[in-house]
Amino acid sequence: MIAVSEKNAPSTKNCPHNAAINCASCRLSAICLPLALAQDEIVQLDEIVQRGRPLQKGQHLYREGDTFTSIYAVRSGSVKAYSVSDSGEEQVTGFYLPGEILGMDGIGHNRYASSAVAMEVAAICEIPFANIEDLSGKLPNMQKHFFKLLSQEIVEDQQHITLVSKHTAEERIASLLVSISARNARRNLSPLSFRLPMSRTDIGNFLGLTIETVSRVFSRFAKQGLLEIDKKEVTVLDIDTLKRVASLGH
Amino acid sequence: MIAVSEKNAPSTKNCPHNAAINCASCRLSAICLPLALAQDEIVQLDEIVQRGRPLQKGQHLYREGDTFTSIYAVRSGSVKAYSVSDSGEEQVTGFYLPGEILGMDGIGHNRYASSAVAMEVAAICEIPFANIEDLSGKLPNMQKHFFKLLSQEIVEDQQHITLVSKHTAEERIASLLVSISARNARRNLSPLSFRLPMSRTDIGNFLGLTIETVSRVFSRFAKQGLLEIDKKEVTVLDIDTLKRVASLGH
DNA sequence: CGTTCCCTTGAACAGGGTCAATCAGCGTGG
DNA sequence: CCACGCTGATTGACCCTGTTCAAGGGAACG
Repeated sequence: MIAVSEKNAPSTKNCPHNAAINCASCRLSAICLPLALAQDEIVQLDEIVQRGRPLQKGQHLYREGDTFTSIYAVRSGSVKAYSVSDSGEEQVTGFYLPGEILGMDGIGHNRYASSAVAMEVAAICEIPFANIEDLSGKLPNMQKHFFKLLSQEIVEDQQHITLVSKHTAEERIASLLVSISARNARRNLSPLSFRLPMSRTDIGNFLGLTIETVSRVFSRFAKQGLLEIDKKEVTVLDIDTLKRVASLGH
Repeated sequence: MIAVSEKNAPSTKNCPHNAAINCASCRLSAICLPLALAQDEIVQLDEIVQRGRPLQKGQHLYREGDTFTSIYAVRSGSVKAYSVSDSGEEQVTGFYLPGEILGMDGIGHNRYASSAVAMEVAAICEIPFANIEDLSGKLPNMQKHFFKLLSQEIVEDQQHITLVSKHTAEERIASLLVSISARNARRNLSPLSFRLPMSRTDIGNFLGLTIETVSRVFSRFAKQGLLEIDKKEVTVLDIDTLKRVASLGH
């Protein structure tokens, strides 16, 4: 039932010494799905998680319209989700970093509402949704956690609506940078020096801006001494001002 | 346990002849919560629904930051949800018509992420979330339905992001009109002649436009013969063109 | 009957889009 | 090895959509 693609684990799935081969020992457990579960519950979650699905850059995890089967957790690398409207225009709906869950937009209509593609080499955990439903019926913690996850995504999407409908280009970009910085911090990475996994085009699409505007704002921020940016490599020099700009009234 | 505020129902809550006092006989049941439930399951849902909470225009159902306790279904009238950011700006996050569910943004952090206020006299069903979690643990249909509800709201929010970040003023307003028209049709009301329950200010805020632009676009649509509009009363004259404008590539 | 709220309309302005040119990296193939 | 084309990013000049500012109308309500 478990599709583990590891060679160096002749023992079994629950050996806590084999890092990253089960949830309990995964260094992301504190920010990923196991977050709300008790030890013995994590073991049950572990039973249904399918690991070892390394995607190359540009490979799709699923495509809009595919039958919904599973949700996914990013273990390493990064993933972009996007949907294409009837009229052919693309909308980037989210960037997913390690420890983050995607695919939940497929629950509603049994088909994914977006496509998910690796922005760089990425390891992914797959969790079949039927098993999650099953487990949620048995473990109240699991059910509660999933309700929360879904609800939080709603709140985040609504904040994003505010961002793109009421804020200036500078505020939107500052906001994205602050978000990525904070998410890096959660994973104990540097919040001030990191690599943007996505292209300018993706950033612009996500924020409702053109690529030119994105480029101009980055240049302006650099000129103002808020950050240094070389292609995708970012060094934040003045996080406070950046945060202030990100949450500017209007 | 049930807070029914009816006087003409001396019998009991499950009498199917007493319209609108239980879910099974409510004329909205086909589009509201009972939608996915079997007859005997609706009875169980009915047990936890609290009815008779008529709100006057301007009265709040809950406020941003309040402890999350319940989700709500609109029985009649209409409700607007909005949130206020740190910086004090308001964002209308949704309009809710009869048969629609609101309050689910509170699940994630045990506090409502938005405020909900009646845009006109409105009857509301309250469903304590603890009971829903309970029922969801027992009825797989209920759990599934709730996962779906939450997921669908995510998808709708993401479509709204596309709307406000990539579409013109005319497209946004056409889109809102088509949406309201369709939701009216679902309730067997006229899709071509209806009253907008919300103000121009609310429409503009919801769509990321100023009140002036909203007004101008309405005038333009009227001049083009797409609709007639007198204050809040709308008569759609050319729904096809309106739909075409609403889903215009960009 | 005056005040207020909501809406409409006009005129001027500006933020970001569009179009275009340039450049840097990078893999390919001659 | 270098020429070539391709993709992604940067920068400039101009323009357009929607905002801002301002004025005025009309319905509701005390």
